[in-house]
Amino acid sequence: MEPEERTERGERILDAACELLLAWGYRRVTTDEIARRANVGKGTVYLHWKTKDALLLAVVLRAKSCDHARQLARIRADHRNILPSRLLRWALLDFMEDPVLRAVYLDDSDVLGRLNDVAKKEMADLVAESVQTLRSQLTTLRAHGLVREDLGVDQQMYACMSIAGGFFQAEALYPEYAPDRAEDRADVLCHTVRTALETHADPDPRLIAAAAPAIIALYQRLEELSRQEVRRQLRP
Amino acid sequence: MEPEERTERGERILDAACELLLAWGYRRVTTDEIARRANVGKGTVYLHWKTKDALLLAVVLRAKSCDHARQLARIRADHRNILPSRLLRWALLDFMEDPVLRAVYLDDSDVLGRLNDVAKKEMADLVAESVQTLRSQLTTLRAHGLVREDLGVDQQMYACMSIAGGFFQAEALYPEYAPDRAEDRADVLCHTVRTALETHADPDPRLIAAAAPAIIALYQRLEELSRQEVRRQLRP
DNA sequence: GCGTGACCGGATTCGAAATCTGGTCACGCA
DNA sequence: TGCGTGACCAGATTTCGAATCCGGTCACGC
Repeated sequence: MEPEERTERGERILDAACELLLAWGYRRVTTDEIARRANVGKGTVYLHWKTKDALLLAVVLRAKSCDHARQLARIRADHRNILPSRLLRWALLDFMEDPVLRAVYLDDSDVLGRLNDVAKKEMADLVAESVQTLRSQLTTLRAHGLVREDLGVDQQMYACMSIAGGFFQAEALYPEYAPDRAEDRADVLCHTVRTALETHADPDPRLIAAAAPAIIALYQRLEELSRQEVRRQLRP
Repeated sequence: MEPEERTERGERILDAACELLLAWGYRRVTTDEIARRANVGKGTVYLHWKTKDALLLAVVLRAKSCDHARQLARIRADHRNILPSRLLRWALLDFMEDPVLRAVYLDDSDVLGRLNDVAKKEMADLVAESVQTLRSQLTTLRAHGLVREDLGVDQQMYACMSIAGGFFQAEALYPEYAPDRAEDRADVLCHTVRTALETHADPDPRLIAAAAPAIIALYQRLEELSRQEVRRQLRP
């Protein structure tokens, strides 16, 4: 079979698995049903992934990888998106849009079941890398005068993670007090991060241009790493 | 029996229940054991509370009520604590200190079991009142020029709740990335809320003095309400 | 030689019996 | 006489073995 045909079949299986995972939740999903929906035999699923967990993990990692790709594309399209406030604004919008990302970030154990724990462990490296990326990003932006220096870098990272985490969770926790439109919620997050960390509401384009290449490189690396992580689930 | 002697016995039962709840979790706590630790017969417990749930709910409500009392005392002791950044700073410190509050805010179902759901329902009124209090507080502070008006009040409430929620959750979620000292974490929260909402880092004492009475009244009402809620669990 | 589904055994679920515990109340002690 | 108590009951929960299910394999066939 052609390699590209094989890849297409793999994607079809991933799509079926994703659909079922969201509709039924981890516990009720069976490899039989996934195979049936993808129009392949059960054994074929195991030609692509060694275990069911590897397959479902791939579903989650693919969602994360797609998100990273979108973020990178956005930075490339408009360099102002290197600012944490802008980037997290988009992250919240992506998160609200994609049910897989929602399930992962909200630890939705109805959907993910024990995949929660498995995924947390498997993604530990990727998360650590994301954190390092954020750290380098903040350091670079500080050096270019785009992020303030009234707090230490570590405190700013702690702030970023807590703030973002709060807005992400708020989606599930206080839906009644959140603004109706997703963009409005994202704008409040953007405002919060900007006032907490950044120097200007609309910074000098020359500063942005100077800082952009280094940060694009960071996110490019992260995007490659996450794509690699999806592939790593496949059989050799 | 003297009313005060009866009250003291009730407190002893509450103490025993609290101790057991934290040590064993809701599921393992029995009324027998609570009674034994409080040196009373099991029937006596039911002279104070109609059900086991009412008793354990009282444990949680007492913790909340104590917290409200502390907050009110702090505002009275230093009127600058009417600012959301200061108040939330203290809230985080209280939260980190008190295992009962931690369990409630983190939805720790190992400790609270199904009390989680019961408590959420019973405390709905109190929570709604807290939200209203925050709303009035922000409105008052805006009128006195202590809180900015670049966001709407509802957006500022959403921001406050999301930010606070994020820092509270971060305690449990990313302990490895949080600053070691509790005060440092609280300071980052304070910084975030201040820059997101407030006008001055160290506002004119006259503005504070002018806004304080109205806000003290708000928190006094909240404190009374929460004390009342604890009593409401008792048998008539 | 790639794809398949019947098949195997460990994991999960089910259900009935056994145990536990919230809540009551008749008793007894002050 | 009345407050405090613990034996008691019924319903909830746990237990544990039987029954079912499903992840993963592999011999077959296209």
